Amino acid sequence: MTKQELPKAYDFKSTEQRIYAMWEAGGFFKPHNDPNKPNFDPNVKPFVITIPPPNVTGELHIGHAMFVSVEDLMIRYHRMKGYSTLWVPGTDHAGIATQLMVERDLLKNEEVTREEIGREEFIKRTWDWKHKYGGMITNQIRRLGASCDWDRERFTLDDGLSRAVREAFVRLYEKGLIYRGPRLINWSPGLKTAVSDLEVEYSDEEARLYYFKYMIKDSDPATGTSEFIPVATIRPETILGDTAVAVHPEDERFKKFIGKTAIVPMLGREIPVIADEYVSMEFGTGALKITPGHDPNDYAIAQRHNLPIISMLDKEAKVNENGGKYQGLDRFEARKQLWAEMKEAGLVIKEEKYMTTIPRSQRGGEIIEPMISEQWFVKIDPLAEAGLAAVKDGHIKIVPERFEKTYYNWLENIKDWCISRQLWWGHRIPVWYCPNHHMTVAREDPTQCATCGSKDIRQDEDVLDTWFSSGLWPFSTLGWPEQTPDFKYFYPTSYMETGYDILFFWVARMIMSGLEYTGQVPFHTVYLHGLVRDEHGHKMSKTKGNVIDPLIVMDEFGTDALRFTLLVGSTPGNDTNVGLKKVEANRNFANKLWNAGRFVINAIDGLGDQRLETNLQSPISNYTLADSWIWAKLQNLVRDVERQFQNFQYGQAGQQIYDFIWSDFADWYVEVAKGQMQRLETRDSTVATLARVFDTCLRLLHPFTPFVTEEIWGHLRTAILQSPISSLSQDWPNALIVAKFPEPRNPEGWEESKIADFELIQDIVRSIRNLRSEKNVAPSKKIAAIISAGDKLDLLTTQSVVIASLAGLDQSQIPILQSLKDKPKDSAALIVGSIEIHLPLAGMVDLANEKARLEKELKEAESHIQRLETLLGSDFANKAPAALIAKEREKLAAYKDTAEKIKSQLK
RNA sequence: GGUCGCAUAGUUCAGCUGGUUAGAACAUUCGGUUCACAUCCGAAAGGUCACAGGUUCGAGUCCUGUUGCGACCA
Repeated sequence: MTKQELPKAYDFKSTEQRIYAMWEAGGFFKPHNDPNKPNFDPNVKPFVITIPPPNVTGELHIGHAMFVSVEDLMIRYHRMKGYSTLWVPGTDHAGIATQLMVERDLLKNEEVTREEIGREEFIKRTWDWKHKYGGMITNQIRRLGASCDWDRERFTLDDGLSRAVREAFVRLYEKGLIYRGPRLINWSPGLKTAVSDLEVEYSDEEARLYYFKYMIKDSDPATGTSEFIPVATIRPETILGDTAVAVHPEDERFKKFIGKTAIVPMLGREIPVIADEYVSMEFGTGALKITPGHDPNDYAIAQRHNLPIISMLDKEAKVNENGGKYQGLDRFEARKQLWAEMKEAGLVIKEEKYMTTIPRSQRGGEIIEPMISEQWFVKIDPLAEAGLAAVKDGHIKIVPERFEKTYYNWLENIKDWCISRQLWWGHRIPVWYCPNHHMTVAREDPTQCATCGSKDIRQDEDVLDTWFSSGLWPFSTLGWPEQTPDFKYFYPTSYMETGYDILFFWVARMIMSGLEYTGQVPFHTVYLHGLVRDEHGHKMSKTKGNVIDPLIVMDEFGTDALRFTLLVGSTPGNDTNVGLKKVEANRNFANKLWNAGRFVINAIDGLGDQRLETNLQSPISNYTLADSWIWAKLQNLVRDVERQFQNFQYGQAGQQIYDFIWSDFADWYVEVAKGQMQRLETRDSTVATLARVFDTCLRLLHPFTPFVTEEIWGHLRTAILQSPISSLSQDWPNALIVAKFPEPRNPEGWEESKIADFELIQDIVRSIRNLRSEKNVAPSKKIAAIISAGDKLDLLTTQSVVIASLAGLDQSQIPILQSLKDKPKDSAALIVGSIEIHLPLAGMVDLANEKARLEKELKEAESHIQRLETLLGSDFANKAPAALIAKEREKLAAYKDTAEKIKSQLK
């Protein structure tokens, strides 16, 4: 048999692609229990996640890497647990973003606008674009190791999902939950479309506050003096759309004007002075100009007072025909000119700097203009109520819990959802109009008006908000509205995993949609991860130049390193800082794992071909102390990891696995194993233990770092199969991705004392190493030791080989005695608990130094004695749990013992 | 203005339902050509857990307040 030597370092570059292809070709990404297959068993529990669909023309960024890492972890864990696991991938058409991208490209390369080539041609071009670049993001997601079922990949604009959108729209319309009408909406003049409340961001900025005079008509005809109300505004151009001046009813300064008529500057239009309690007497001048056509608060006041509403801007935010001589001017140009002319007319009081909140477009950042516009809306209250109840009743759990409050708060104050967009790329609104002003709302494209039969019908020009279709994602991707086998088996899905930044945009809308259309929650758990920031906690941005490109990181350190960094560095719902240093450290971890694997595999290969006498089925019987220790620690780890996974504490779980592999397994057990393998009587069981423990580690770690674990596991499995211990791997599948995740088992009772015993050995070794280091004893130099073991005589005697090899002692020169009559001359003394170790370091022992060192240790021990005596003398002894008290008593006794030993050394 | 979060070693972060002497990684210092690994090994130094109260036998952890930072909503 020729054993292949593995390379000294893990080479992720030659591994990742090959492994991914193996998984995909092996069909491991598909649910093992498929409702479309003949041997389907409906009783097998499914575990399902639908991917938060990235923008089809987008490029992978660190946020994608985060969600893919977390979801793939969840998916791989459940797959290994035996669930019929499905992760549905797909992409989103991202209306505005994609349209802008294609428009920009057309302008750059062909110097044409979309208006010039027309709607039909433009949509064709956009599809071309999608076909050309749409695979990029999904290929990048593959690189991250995502184990999703690519045969079930969906796109929000494909036929099935478009049918779902139609169905949803028509149902809502038929229930009266969709309406069309002129309302005050957020208008993006640059994009020339309405946007929803969520797509507007507010930023605090320095603006100017303009004070001017609202002249009162015929204020004092007798004297001819003119009276005025001083008013302040941020946007003077909106004066052109004013339909009232409002003052507080109790305001002594302005009471007399209520009911009179004011004159709109420059236009001369007459408007009433009204009283409304909304006006704050303290703020500004205490009087308010009312522009219902361009301000939401003013709009509300106008509704109360039946004021007319004047729109004074067009779709490009230029002044329209209602602006008199200012018609045609851009909004900011109009502001300047109007103000200059008002100044000339003596209407200006003053201007001052002023901090205020400016509404800006989430995309592009231009100032959003509130405008009256005819749009489609979803009447959201009944949907919101159901969405609230689902979480309040516990049908949906949000992790971390605190976001439930945020969710409630948003849904309790929600306003109707403006779903129409003046775009071309998206789901066109399924409504047709005829010349007789009838509306036909239909699932299938109609040929005539449903009311009058007119053949002269035209479809609504607008498309739906992209989020309207992504809200259907958890069920539209599974075939809804058809009752497909997938939909029946996999819906409702299990987890929804995404960033907290789209809790409202997406999660809340999915919940509302799911409940409305399917009558069920779309998922039972929402897990929210935080945002990825740079290593100092700053938001990544191209302008700051602190963007971490996951593709470059993967090139440099490997996918596993990136994934592990994102997973272990984050806690649910909290932002996480990522720097390259961390990724590098985790690249090193992958390499550590690789080399631990090489060691284990070499050990297995070293067994040769002979048959084994050892009974592999009951490992405990002939265990050494180290074997027992690592096995007990491993079982603790498995239990901890299981608990952490149940609590969504993935980072913690990963950290514990990391610590176990590096600090327990590699640093200690492997070192002890080297010695054990040299003795025939322990050789076989040691190798078997190495193999068993390492196998469990790989399984535990696989959801975090799938590539390196799969690769080593494959080598491990091959090695075992060709070895005398091949029975170990008899029930292993042929790939780790579908191997069983380690099941926690209950302790058998022996574990604690074995762990304590080995930890004592560790303490002894560490303190000897420590002293050697302090005294500059060359690590290669074997030294002697005289050990007084007290009641640990048996333990230390059996472990003397371990102690000697790990601490660099000369095994032929370490007498271990129950007690020592005389203190050895010219030696340094170490006290570990009740054990004394004397290292005869002739010539290196400075008596004064030794005394100081021991005194320091004594002081420490005494401080503990003091602390524990105080503790045990307090109410603690009456009220704390008995086990805890006993533990502290033991500790006190141990410290007392140590102190005594040190004291006798000092004599 | 409302809601929520964060504050722990030089840096970045863990610390789950309160229970050892508060941990890790990186950085720092010292020493290492140990036959899996220098992408490594051994050792060291480094913290009044933001501040002030409270609950408790016991608080980094729970409560109240203060300060600072951040996010979301208005």
